[in-house]
Amino acid sequence: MKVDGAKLLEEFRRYLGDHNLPATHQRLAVAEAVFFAGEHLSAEDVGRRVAKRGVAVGTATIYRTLDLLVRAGLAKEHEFGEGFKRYEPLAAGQVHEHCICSSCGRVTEFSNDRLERMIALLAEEVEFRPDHHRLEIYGVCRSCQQLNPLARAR
Amino acid sequence: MKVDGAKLLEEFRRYLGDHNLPATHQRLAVAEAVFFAGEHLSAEDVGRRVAKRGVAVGTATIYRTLDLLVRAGLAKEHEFGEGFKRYEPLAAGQVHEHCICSSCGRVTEFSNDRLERMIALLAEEVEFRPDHHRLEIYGVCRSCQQLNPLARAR
DNA sequence: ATGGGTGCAAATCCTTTGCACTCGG
DNA sequence: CCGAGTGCAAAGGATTTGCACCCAT
Repeated sequence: MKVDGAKLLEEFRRYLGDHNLPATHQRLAVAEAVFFAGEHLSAEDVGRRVAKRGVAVGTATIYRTLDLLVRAGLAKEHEFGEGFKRYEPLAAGQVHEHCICSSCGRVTEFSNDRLERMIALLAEEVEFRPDHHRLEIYGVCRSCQQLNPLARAR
Repeated sequence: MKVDGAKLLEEFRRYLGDHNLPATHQRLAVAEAVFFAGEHLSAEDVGRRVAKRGVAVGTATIYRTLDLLVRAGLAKEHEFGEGFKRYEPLAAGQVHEHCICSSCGRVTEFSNDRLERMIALLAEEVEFRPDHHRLEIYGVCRSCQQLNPLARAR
């Protein structure tokens, strides 16, 4: 999903200011790495990306900052069944779902209002007050289908 | 989701036989614990449950057997963001989704054919061949809403 | 200055693995 | 009998935490 990295970074600065939290260069470096990433990064990915830009940030700080981004509502945490978490930048109102290729791991996204409404409705039908959800579809992506037309998921 | 534990156990025995795998009492105890559980159990839960029935099964074996159940298609693995996995018995064709209470952790289930069809359709729209999916709705369950009408998720 | 932030390394937590021993078929 | 299964304890991998030192405000 396309997001405006610069705008998110701006919002993050405002968030830090509003909460009396210092805007350290480590925090900004981590935030930038996430906001300008075109994919879902793991904590390790973030570390590599940050290091590549010349700023070495300790592992603990990376995790602490990722947490901060999530709490600030600027990033979303994902668990794609790999044994570790991934993060993606999140512009307000950008609800979307993920298709994960069981063959190559590539993630394809899509969004659909009817789907969102139906999910909310179905939850309410079992007297549940929905806040947010996570939908992951596992299967075979376009390019893997071409490589191997018979590819089966799992 | 209601499942016939006895039938699943029967299927598991058949699976073991068909694959030339010994039906050890540890395997049967773990399978029984999962199949007759009314909820989604963690590996630790399974261990406790099995121990309570008098059979002490090593941790490694519990994990190995849970894996076996999943591969046999008789149990499903879940990751509800708690940092560990949970397992539930799975009768064939019993697709259903989960609502997880952010306040008490209780899991409510539901199923809806229209939803399933729509999910498959949307995936195909982005040229993805869906195999299975995972939908988790986070929010506040019925009883937590009553305890605290203003409860917000997260 | 000064309270929170950071890095490092140790600690946790869940899960997996190596290996000698045991058992189901 | 015998190869696969099991238990134990050690190993692993991701994430968290304790603590002395450092830096934005």
